[in-house]
Amino acid sequence: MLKSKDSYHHGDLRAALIKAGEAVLAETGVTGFSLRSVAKSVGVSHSAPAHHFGDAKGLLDALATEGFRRFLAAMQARQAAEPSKDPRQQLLASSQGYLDFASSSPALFRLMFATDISHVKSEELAEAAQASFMHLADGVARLRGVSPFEAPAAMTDVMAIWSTVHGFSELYISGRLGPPDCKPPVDRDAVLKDLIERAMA
Amino acid sequence: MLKSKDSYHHGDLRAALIKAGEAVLAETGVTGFSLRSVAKSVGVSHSAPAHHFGDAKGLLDALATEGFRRFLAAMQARQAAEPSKDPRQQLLASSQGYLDFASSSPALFRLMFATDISHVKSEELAEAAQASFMHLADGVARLRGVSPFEAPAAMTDVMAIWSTVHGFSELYISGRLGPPDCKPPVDRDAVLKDLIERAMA
DNA sequence: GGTGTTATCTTGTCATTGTCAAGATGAATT
DNA sequence: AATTCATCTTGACAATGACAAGATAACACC
Repeated sequence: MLKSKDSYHHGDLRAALIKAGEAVLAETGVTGFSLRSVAKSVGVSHSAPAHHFGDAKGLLDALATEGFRRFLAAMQARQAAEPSKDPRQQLLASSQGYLDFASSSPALFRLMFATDISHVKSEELAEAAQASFMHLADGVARLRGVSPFEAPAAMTDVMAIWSTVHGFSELYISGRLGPPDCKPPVDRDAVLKDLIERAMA
Repeated sequence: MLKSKDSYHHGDLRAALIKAGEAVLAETGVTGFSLRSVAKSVGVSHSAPAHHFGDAKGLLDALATEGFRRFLAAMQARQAAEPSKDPRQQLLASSQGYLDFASSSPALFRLMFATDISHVKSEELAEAAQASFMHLADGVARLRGVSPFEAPAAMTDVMAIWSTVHGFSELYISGRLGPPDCKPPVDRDAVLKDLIERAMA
């Protein structure tokens, strides 16, 4: 199925564009992102992406969707690596996976959370984002023994943990934690652990 | 000093461009933002902004700088309106001012925190951002009776409160708190109060 | 195997944009 | 009044997003 790059049909252009798009995004940020530069880096014509993604927003939506899937996977990976099955430890592991993803793919992370979710047109993107939220809600449900959708107090727990880990991740990848001459926390996981424990209290 | 709009010299073009730029930013977001559209909405030629701001990044930096000043003012205004001078209540008031600003100017708020602070070239912008951080650090210093720059535990408090209020603000303006069919918290200040109290614990 | 159909990709074009260069206007200074 | 300088305009160019039309190859069907 995969064709050589010099053939007329690429064979897996959609995946190649997403991969190249992520690289461009990481290098230049969303401001320097252009469909043509992505197309060029893959070696196809300037309007080849249109067939797969429609317009620029379509490719960015696809990138964000892929991002949310890897984001969820990062949280699950940290959970799986956590030996303790205690809900508190598992929730903490999820948070650390959250931060793992943000710090390893900051530009993608910013893209994923850059827009009002109610303005998102892509059904796939909305579902991928929703799945991430559900993962966190599940963690709180295990911690409190009740669904956040039925118990307002548990929903407050969700908002507390979600806000804390999200805010910390945003500020961490922006280098805003602490004065400018101060390096970011040496052990970010330890600081995050402290913060999440407060949020769970 | 102020000239009529039909004269050759605008008279206060810099301020007018910032005001119009903020309107364009609020309507279209940073993706739809263009120097020419801002210039057109003010009624000047397409390259008039260049003299005041250099390039597009220059105008966005100026907008972010202005944003940080109003951001700090919003926190101080809430503090002044808080009758109690208890450090806890004052810190809570600051946080609510933080959220006030984010929810009233979401596009500007996103712009202000969109980039890594270490990549910021504008000295004015860096200082304005730093002043906001110092305001929060001062609040924690009053709460703990010790400067966060001397006591690591107090710096952790700063990070906890900062992360919580920032994350809540980001998620709130993105409509991400709760499932899609669920309205944002009716009383956002009450929820934020709960969250900040956890962070201060 | 042959043929029509469809998906995929290319080329060409146009309006918009950011940036630069050169010039016009008017205010400030002397 | 003359000069200097800040401010704004006009014009140009390359890059970009978007669209239309065409070229190529995979595929379905007979």
